[in-house]
Amino acid sequence: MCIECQYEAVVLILCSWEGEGPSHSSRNSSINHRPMADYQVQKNEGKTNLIINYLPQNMTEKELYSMFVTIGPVESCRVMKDFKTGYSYGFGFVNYSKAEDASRAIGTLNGLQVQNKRLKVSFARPSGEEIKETNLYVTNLPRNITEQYLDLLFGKYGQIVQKNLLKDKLTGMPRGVAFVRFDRRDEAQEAINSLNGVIPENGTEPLVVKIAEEHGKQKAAYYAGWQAGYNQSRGGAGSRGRGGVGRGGGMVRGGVGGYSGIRSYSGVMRPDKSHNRYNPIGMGGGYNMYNWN
DNA sequence: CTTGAGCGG
Repeated sequence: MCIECQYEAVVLILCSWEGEGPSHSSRNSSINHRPMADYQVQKNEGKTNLIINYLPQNMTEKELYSMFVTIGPVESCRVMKDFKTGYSYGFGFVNYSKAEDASRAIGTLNGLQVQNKRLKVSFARPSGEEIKETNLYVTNLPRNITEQYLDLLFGKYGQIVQKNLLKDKLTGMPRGVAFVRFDRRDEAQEAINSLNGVIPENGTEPLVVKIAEEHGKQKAAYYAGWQAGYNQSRGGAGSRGRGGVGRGGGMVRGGVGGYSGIRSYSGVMRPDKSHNRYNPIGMGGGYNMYNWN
């Protein structure tokens, strides 16, 4: 709560905003309570900050930086990863010093093939509720579903940003399951309202349309190769069940094979190569203007 | 059986 302007929401906006300008406490009291988007437009924010999607799993912040700094000076650079395991979520942010470089980066780096991925480079938006929960999980789609039909079905409720028809891994046949990502939350919600429970023209079952769960972040630990579920509540000898690491080739570099000397720790551990012991993984720092080597 | 990844600090 702000003693000066008495507006909690505004305090959050103004004080969490990283950048130049007068500090909040030094503002005069004639401060305007504008919505954030407006505020950022005035400060030319949002024109320098990019979100990079579809990063290869192994790409580090340093690599991301060296790729994007070829366009121009980079203010900051970050790969989003699991806090404990350091496992990359496959997307990140690059904030340029100059807006012109940001747009040039989109022009030259968007779609670039890097290893097994094609980067998607676009302007990041100020984080907020409007862009959360935009990803839909759809089941009971007709078996003969096509991407075009998905567009027909969902496109009228908003801008589809990404879609993915799941197919059976063995037969390649459509599973009747899809992910549809909208640009904004209200669009996704409208699609749910209008389509959930509805039987499409060429289908027989009512569609199930809901917000996709975000459990990919829990999966990160699994795929990273640590045995995440030791269940060592009390009474000792808590290793039970299958660790289930890396079924189907999930083991990624850095994976720990069968460590069993479990003592008393909570959280995920990683090997510390220099000391040959296990340490909890710290927070990822990210690269900023004054810190890269 | 909810995809290897679309909004943090």
